Amino acid sequence: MTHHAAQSVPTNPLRSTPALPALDGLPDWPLVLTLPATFLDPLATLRCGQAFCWSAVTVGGKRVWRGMSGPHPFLLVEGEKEHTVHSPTATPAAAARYFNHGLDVEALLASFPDDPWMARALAYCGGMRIVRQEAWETLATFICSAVKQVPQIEAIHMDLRRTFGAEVAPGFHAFPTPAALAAAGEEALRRCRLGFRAKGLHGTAVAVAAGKVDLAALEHLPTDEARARLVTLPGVGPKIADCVLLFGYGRPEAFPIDVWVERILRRLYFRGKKLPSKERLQRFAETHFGPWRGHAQQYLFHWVRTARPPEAMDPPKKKAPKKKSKPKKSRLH
DNA sequence: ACCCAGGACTGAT
DNA sequence: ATCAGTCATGGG
Repeated sequence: MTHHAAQSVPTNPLRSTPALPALDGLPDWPLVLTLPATFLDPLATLRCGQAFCWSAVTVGGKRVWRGMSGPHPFLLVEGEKEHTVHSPTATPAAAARYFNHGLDVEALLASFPDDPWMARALAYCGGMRIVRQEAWETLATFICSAVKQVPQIEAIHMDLRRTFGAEVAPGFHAFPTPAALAAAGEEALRRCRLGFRAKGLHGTAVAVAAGKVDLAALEHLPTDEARARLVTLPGVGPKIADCVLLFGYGRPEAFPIDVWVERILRRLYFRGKKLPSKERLQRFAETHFGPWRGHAQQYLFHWVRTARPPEAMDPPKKKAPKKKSKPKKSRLH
């Protein structure tokens, strides 16, 4: 499986396609990056539950994605052979960094185990790439992700942008700074459907704004030490810390275990056996999936969550032995 | 009405 | 070290 899996971008009808509102014209922004279609599958990459600021529109029959990386607005125009990325402010280097351009895909695939589930996942979404997001935005967004579905995380994320973020271009709101969310107050955050997550988001915004955790400094720390710092923040546990390390700090060895990944491990890799503790699962992931296990995790996650292969799904829940199942047989003997 | 969702936290064994 | 309860909200 070490080849050809990611060379062709699969089109799978089972994947949900985002709504495509029509758009009259595009901003005339400079071209900053060209990506081969064999390298990047925009739908898989931007809808796989790693980034939440991207939306698709159609312009002249073309699918165009709009989103941001840090302070930079972006448009990604899909093409048959290549996609083009445009931005009014971003440098080519910034765009390339975000889209992980230059990633050695051959080496990535060669590092993966030759197991049937990885093959299935790569056949399904081999063109998915893990993008490099800004650390604070990633941290804040994944605090909001706890026990929420991907579309709801997107809604919350965009709500935070529109409500508290600066509009840097028409219709493009930057993600609010730690100071902005700290100043907003927990109650104002709670009004964006955050529920119990508002406390953690606000507490973390206050802590980061006060410099109690220096997010920029984590860039230079070993992954384990950076994780130890992240989990000191309110609302941040092991899973969210691993998401931040993987998506916001470019650590491919971070392996987030959420309910889907746990289900994948239980159903596909430990079938019939007792599922080890999270700690031991991390060690299994290290030995089985290798140094790029975070990427492997994301292929498996996106494949199973969107395609829902029956082998990976839990059997339909057994009806609770409700004693009241039937009117019973009519009494009288 | 019930179950689930890219969990974290608390207080019991 | 594990384990249930709890925390809000929206969708199926």
